[in-house]
Amino acid sequence: MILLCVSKTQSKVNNDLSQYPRPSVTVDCVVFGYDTQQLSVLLLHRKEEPFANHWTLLGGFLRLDETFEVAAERILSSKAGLAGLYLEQLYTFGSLDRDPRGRVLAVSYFALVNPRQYNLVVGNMAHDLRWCPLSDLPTLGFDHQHIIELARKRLASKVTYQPVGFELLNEKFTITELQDLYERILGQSLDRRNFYKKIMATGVLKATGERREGLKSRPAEMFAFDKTRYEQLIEEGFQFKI
Amino acid sequence: MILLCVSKTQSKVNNDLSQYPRPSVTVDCVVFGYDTQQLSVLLLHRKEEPFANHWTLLGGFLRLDETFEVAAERILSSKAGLAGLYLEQLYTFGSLDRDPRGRVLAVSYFALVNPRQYNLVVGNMAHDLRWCPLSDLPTLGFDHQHIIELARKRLASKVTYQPVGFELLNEKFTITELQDLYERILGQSLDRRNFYKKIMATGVLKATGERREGLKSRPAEMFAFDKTRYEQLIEEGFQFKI
DNA sequence: TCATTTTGCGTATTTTTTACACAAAATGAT
DNA sequence: ATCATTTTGTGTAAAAAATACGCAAAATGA
Repeated sequence: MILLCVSKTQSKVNNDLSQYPRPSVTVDCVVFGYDTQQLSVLLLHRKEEPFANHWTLLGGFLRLDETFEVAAERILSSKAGLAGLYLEQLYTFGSLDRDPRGRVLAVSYFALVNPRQYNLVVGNMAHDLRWCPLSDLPTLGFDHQHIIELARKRLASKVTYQPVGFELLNEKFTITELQDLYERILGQSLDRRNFYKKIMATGVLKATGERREGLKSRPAEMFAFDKTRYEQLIEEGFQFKI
Repeated sequence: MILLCVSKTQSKVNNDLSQYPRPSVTVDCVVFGYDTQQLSVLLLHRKEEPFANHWTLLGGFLRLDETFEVAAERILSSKAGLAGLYLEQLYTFGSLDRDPRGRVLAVSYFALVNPRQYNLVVGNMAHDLRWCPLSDLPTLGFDHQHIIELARKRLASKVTYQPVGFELLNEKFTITELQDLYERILGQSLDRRNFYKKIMATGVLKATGERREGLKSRPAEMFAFDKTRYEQLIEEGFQFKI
C-alpha cells in the first residue's frame, strides 16, 4: 500500500496520480570505450546488496526533477567523472524480477567515450570502477549482461549508418586506426582499400596535414571528423553509409 | 514528499527502495492499421482532464505486477478489444512537463493490426475510439503527436528489413496489395516489376492458388506469408531486405 | 643498399539496383 | 464475337555499388 503527500504543483490538477502504484526507475548506462584495439565497457564493482561483489553498469535512480539524459549525465559525472559524452537511449527493461528489492524499471542508455581523454574518477569510495573488455566480461549483476549485449548490437548497426565511431577515437586518427575500430565493433575484418575508398567518399573526414610518426613503417596521414561538413551533407539529404 | 509502506515481498531485502522518489509510468501504444489504402492509428477521445476533448493514444498506467507487454495487452484488450497483436517497444519518453499532473514516464509501444479482423469494442463508455488516417491527424493530447511521428519512422525503416507488413494485411493478399502497403508506409512509389522480383526473391511468400476475383481486369494470384519458411531462412543466416 | 612493413591509390570483376518492354488474362462497350 | 481497356506476370538491359585484388611510395632497420 502506498500513502503519499501530493506536492503543491501536482495538486493543481484535480485528477491526481496518487491512486496509481509507481515503480522505481533507474537510468543505466553502457559506456563504451576503445583503447589499444579493444572495445570495453565501463563497469562498477558493487559493494552493497543486491549483487554485492558483482560488476554492474553505471546507473542510479531517476530523480523526479531530471530527464533521463540529465540523470545519465549526473550518474556518469558523479560516479566516473565523465562529461559531454555521446548518449543515446537504448531500451527500457521492465521484467518483474530484474531487481530483488522490488519493481525497478531500467531506462538504459549507451554512451561513447575515448578513454584516453579521461582519467577515471571514482566518485564513491565504496565503488571500484574499471574498463572491462567486451571479449572478457565478468559475471554481471541484475540483467546487465543482457543490456550490454543489446547495446553492442545497436552500436554495430549504428556505426554503419551514422558517424558515431569518431566519439571513441582521438580527435586526429589515421584511416587504419578507424578501420581497426570498425572491425572491432562489427566483429569482422574489412578490406583496407575498400574501407579507405568508402570512408573518403563520404566526405566527412578532413585531412589535418599531420602524420602519425614514430612507427616502424610509412607514416600515415591523420584525419579528423568534420562535423560541420557532416551536418551540411545531412541537410542536403546525404546518407552516411559504411 | 513520499511516505510509503513497503510490501512484505520487498521488505525481505534490507536495502529498500522507499528512499527514492518514484515517477508514474504509463504504457502508450501506437496501433497502426491499414485499410482502403490508408495507414491509420487508433486514437481515443479523452473525456477527463488533462487533455479532455483531445484525441490520444491508447495508454494506461503500468501496474507493478505486469511487464510492459502485459500492460500493453491489457490496455489494448480492455480499451479496444484487440488481442494478439504484433507489439514492439518504441521509446521511453520522460520530459518533465509531458503530463500536467506530475512526473509521468511513457514507455511507448507500436502495434500492427489488420482492422478488418476486428470490430472495435469501446471498453469504457466514457471513451470514443477511432481509426484516424496518418495523413489527417487531429490535435493530440500530451506528446502523442511526437510519439506517433517516431513510430511512423520506425515502421518505415522496419518494413525494409523485417517482414512485419503482413501483420497489417489479410492472411491472403496480392503482390499489388502488398506493394500499395509498402508505398504508403515508405511514402514513395515503387516500381511494380522490381518490387515483385524483390519480394518473390526473399522466398517468404507462398502461393495459395487462389485469385482475387470480381475486379475489372486480370485476376491476381493471392499469396500468404510463410512464417515457418521465414524462420527457417533466418536460421540459415538469411537477411530479409526490401 | 636492400628486405620489410605499412600506406595510398588504382583497376577489374561481380553483384545489386534501377529502368523499362511486352504479352497474358480478365472486363465492358459495341 | 470483336476490340479497347485495365491490370497482372515475367522478361532483359543499363547503371550503380560492392568486392577482389595489384602495386608503387614512404618509412624502418639490418
